[in-house]
Amino acid sequence: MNLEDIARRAGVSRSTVSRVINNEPYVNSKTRERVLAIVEAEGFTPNPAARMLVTQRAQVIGVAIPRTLTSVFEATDYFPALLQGVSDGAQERDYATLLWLGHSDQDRDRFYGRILRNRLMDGLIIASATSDLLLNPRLLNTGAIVVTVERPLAYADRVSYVTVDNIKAAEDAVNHLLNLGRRRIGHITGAMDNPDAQDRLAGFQGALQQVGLFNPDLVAEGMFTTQSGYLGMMQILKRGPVDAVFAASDSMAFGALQALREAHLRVPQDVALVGFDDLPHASEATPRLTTIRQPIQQKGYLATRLLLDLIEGKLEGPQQIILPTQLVIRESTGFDVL
Amino acid sequence: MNLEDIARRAGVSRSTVSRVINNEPYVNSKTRERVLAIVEAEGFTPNPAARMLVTQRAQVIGVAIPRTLTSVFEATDYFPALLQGVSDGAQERDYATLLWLGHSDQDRDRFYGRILRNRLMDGLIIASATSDLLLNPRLLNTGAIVVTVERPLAYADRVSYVTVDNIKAAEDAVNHLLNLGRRRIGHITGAMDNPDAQDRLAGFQGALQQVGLFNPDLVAEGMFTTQSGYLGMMQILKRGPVDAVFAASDSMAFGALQALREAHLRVPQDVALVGFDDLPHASEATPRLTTIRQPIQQKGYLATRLLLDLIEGKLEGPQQIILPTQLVIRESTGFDVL
DNA sequence: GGATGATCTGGGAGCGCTCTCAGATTTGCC
DNA sequence: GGCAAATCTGAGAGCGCTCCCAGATCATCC
Repeated sequence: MNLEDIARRAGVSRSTVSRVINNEPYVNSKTRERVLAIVEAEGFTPNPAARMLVTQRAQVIGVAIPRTLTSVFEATDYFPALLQGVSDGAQERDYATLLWLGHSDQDRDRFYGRILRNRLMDGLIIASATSDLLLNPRLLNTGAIVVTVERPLAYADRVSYVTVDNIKAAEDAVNHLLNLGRRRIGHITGAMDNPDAQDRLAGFQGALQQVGLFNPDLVAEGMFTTQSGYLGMMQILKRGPVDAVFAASDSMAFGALQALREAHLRVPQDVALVGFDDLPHASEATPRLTTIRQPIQQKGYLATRLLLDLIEGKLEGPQQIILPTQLVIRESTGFDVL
Repeated sequence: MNLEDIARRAGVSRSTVSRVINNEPYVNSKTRERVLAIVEAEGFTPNPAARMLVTQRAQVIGVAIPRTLTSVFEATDYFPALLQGVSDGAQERDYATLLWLGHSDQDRDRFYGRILRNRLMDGLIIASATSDLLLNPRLLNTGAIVVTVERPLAYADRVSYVTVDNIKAAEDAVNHLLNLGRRRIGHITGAMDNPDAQDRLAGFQGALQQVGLFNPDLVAEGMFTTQSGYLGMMQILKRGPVDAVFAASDSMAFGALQALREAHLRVPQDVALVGFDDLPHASEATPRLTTIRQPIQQKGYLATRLLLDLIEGKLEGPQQIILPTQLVIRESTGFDVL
């Protein structure tokens, strides 16, 4: 079943059917209806490969999530929410979503080669600007349209991205703890090659330095995983007493919670704890976790819309979107807003 | 840059380049090397749309995850692990993975029409055989190649699938609890239109009936989410005392844990608790959760390999793969194997 | 009524590949 | 050496669509 078949049944030409399918003007309304009826009846949809071949458009976007540092999905609930947003955004505009979860360089090369160069995808969402594994000159020079969901470490002037104000968010967390009277505040960072992690540390450090309370001994490097949160907390406890900790992700806060429990420190009485993300688990933990809520799913959704606007020429050049975050105060810092 | 360009540079014909690219025999080894060198140098990869158009093959598989009952990714860590397996399996055989996370019927129709009929995908993994939203005669009659990762509710004789022996797994859980001396054992089911949930209930019921201890009052219907686990546990507690509970997923076990805590019941002293899945969180909870480990990622991986074998004609007709599960005993049933 | 423009329709070319077929060259063997 | 088979190569057709151009039809206005 192809255009020609429909045309024959409708007593018109291939071209006319094509015009109807693509909703172009200059088709007699009677003819249009007749063709549409047959298209409907036959359940006809144009062959995407043929269309792709001539238009050089695939109606497909890619989402790339590198898996170098951590096993993406075991580590955190962050990526699933993001994927949901991307999928919604793409579906809304009738694009399909191609998923790439790569680890090896070989995977990456295949991805570049087979998929990007040949326009199997019209554009790409990169879900972790961590390192230059994906976001590098080689990619950018292909002219590929790319949107990242973090502030890129490099090429920030050439790349479009959607992110949150991590610096301000971290400041909010610290100021909340300061307002509670906490003075020895620790921080478990995310993976430090990640821009989000860097910005959260910068915000943390800045806010404490402003009041002369920054102590580098109370900062431990994590990598966003629960496990690393546990280890980071242990490390901080070894270095000196703390009365509060800001973890750069909820997953790490859960790990920290475990470590504090094992050290027989009460949360929030002895140590107040703030996370980041507001994952579903955060409000279910014991104690329920104070955290910075960031609109993860919306980030994916808006990044996708931005990407499609760039693809379709509705927007130009690098665009940056900064979304707001929100401090959600729960039991782990001593207040229960419910 | 296309076949013809490469051919010109190599002083051969389009056909010969095509043969080299596709690794076909009957090409002089000298010629092959020369062509290969130029392909390499130019970074040439054949246009997938053109190839797709003539071969009717896309080198793309789809993963469909319906989102009717629950918001897939917020509810459970199950799907991410599955996706990882699927992605690995596809990548290994040089296939791309198209992701479909649909909610509405309209989404579904678009999916059927645009994507399936026109072979934008060569085959499909259905990640929740729940209801007939996706797996229905309309789909099967298109001749689409489908593999599900649950035992299908209907058409089980026509569909290939990869699953675990949920009945036996549930029996294992119950027998473990019985061996610990527990006698009043409750169950929080998964979403009851899901075959996994049905089989787990069947196994639970069967094992208890065998020893004359089955009590329907102690069964509450959940839907795999943490929230529903919490509510299910509340409901069971209202109906009568229990000394053990088997939850059909870890997520629900976490919810149940919360409810038990609020009821001032100790786990495992007052109530022993068994989950299902062995998610990463299970071993991090307090107390660490006894659970049935099922190889989720491997399920996705094997389903994908099976799908590709079916697509490529290496295997025939409906194939079923049943993977083993494993009872992992931890603190929540009173033993700590570590 | 005829020139002008807007509206509508069909045919041809071509996107970049694979596949079939036929022809050219080499090899094997009596 | 000669004949058959195996090996190698190129040209042509065609996958199903879009896009361009040319021609046909219709309405508009002096």
